[in-house]
Amino acid sequence: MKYSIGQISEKFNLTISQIRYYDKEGLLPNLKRVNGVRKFDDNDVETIFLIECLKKCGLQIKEIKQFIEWTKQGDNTIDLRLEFFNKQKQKVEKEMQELNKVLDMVKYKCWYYQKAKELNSINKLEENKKDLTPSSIQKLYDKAHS
Amino acid sequence: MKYSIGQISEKFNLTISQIRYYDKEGLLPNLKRVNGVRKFDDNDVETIFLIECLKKCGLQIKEIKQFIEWTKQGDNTIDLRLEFFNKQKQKVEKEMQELNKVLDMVKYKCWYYQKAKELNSINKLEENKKDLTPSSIQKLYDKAHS
DNA sequence: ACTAGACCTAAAGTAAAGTTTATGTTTTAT
DNA sequence: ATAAAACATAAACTTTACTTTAGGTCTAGT
Repeated sequence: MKYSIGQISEKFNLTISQIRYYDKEGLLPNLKRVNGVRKFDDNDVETIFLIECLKKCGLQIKEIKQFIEWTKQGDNTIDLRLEFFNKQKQKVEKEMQELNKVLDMVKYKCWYYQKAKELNSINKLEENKKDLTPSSIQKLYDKAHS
Repeated sequence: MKYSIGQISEKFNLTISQIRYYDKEGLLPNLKRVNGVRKFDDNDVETIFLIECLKKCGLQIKEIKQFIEWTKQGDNTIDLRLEFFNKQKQKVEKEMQELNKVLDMVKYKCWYYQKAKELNSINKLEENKKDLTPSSIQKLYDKAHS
């Protein structure tokens, strides 16, 4: 199955110029063309999926390009690629821990402003904060700051 | 307790120029100065903690500034601020789901290159992929693509 | 009193990741 | 055959979040 750049754009929710930019940066090394027009096959689709994945890992385009270069170089870069993904795994796991703390803080703030809304006053909340804060909510705050 | 910009820089692992930039952008509205030199109190520290938190939520500086403006305007923005944090909560929860998928993909790739390393060949792995892939690993791949 | 180190500002510069623009070609539907 | 829609390129432009630079001022220790 072959796709046009417009179809890929819809499939992945990327702009057409983004896809052209990735191509220009060398992230789609096997992309074929017919009369100058890009034709994406399932392999290219999988590559774009991987690019999206690595972007969500927080990698820069040039770092993704480095990985793509390794795939082009064949079996003698297998070790590098394994190491690369082991590192990403660690990074993402750490990132998720971090996001969990952020979420605790956000949940605390949701409680805080909900309570402020009920009291119709930040001051009243602040004055009686100790009494008004359930320990389950205090825990969120403490975890976020740990 | 009062802190210098250098101490804050260390505490939060931010560069001094980053902190000055946040101040310039209006993110630290209550920051005091003595002879032009910034002095951070516990309130400012908590604000910086919040800024860091909101940056990790994926917010831009100007969006964070908007929130800070609301805090300056007092009780009549409580509703806006509650809505703001409820939205952040949704966003972060969605982001964590997304990251979970990313992690599944990364774990799959770790397995993939570990196996390729054992076989010393991407081709051999690809040829016998169906037989070589345990269902637990296949699940990771499928979940990542779902 | 002096000096090193920490602090200050304003303005210019930078990197990343695209977007926009201007112009031209290809494809598709009638 | 033609016209609209989709595609192409190169080059300039944009945004965000800083960093760097240049030239001063403040503070702390001797």
